[in-house]
Amino acid sequence: MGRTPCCDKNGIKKGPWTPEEDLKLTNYIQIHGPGNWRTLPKNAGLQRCGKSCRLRWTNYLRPDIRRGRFSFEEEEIIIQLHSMLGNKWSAIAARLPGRTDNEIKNYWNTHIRKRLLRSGIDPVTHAPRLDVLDLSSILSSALCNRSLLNPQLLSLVNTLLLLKQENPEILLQHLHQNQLYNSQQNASTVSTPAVPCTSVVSQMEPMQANGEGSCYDIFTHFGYPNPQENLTSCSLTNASVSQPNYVQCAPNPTVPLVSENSDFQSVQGSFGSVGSTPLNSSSTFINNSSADDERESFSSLLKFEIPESLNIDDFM
DNA sequence: AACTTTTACAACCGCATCATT
DNA sequence: AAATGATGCGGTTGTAAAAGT
Repeated sequence: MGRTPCCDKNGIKKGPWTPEEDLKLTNYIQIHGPGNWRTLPKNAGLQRCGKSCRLRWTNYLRPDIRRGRFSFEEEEIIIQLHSMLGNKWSAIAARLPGRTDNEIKNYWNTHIRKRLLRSGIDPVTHAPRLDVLDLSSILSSALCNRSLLNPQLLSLVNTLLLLKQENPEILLQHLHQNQLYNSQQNASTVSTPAVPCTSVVSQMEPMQANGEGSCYDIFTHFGYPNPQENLTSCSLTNASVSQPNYVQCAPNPTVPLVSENSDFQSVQGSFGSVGSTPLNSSSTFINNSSADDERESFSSLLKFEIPESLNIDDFM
């Protein structure tokens, strides 16, 4: 069926609102209340489309709107709700008093989404994007800098690298299954909300350095069906994890651990909390708002294990 | 200082859904 | 049941301000 335009385009002003227009709209709504958006512009003496008035009111002029920077708690809520609801901005906004869907959407697109991507997390599925990680570069960056990495992280990277070399089909299959699994989780969130991956990552924190917190945990947590079955070719042995071969170095604050654009930065964002104490107990690792870089600290990666099975020469 | 690029956010557009006739 | 109107929603765009060169 055909639709009539929401308003006559002729003589309708577009673009940013002036203070005078804001005043007219606010005054009118204070007297008559919101609603009847089609007739409101004419009655209020505005050369605007009703839709534009409604948007201006709901997104900007409404008195109960809370402006200003998003707090840690708000950001965490957004991430968790988004992992359950997807791009249902109005549903998310309904749980954040004083915030509009438009504001949350903008904040997601300009801040959170980018940070998740930078951290190697898929902002749609909230799962780690292992497919885009350059594992060799991670290892070589870490080794070149003689810094200390988390043992589980290095084991995981090593495992994935070897798996990638020895059996790339299986790795791809796992990644595909992971994507599928996460899509299904997201699709079924109405009745049984999926555990937000941010929380999942947090749950990984207490991983122990005895080999239990290795790639098995990560594959399990992120939906790989039976990792042991298909990881037999992986050379992550218990020995490589349970017999730590730490290279301990004091971090040198004057020398960056990795280069600014290194892929390693992504991994530290993804798994930075693995086996470590979170920087902020009330926040997940991606809950970094005000000082993004500040909170992307490397302080959680002060331990670094080089598995015996790893041939360092390959990365130098 | 001038120019270019990036970032942040307000606003627009088209479609979907619900309500009313 | 179909047509129409009103409103809501999510994706996208435009632009001012900030940052970088």
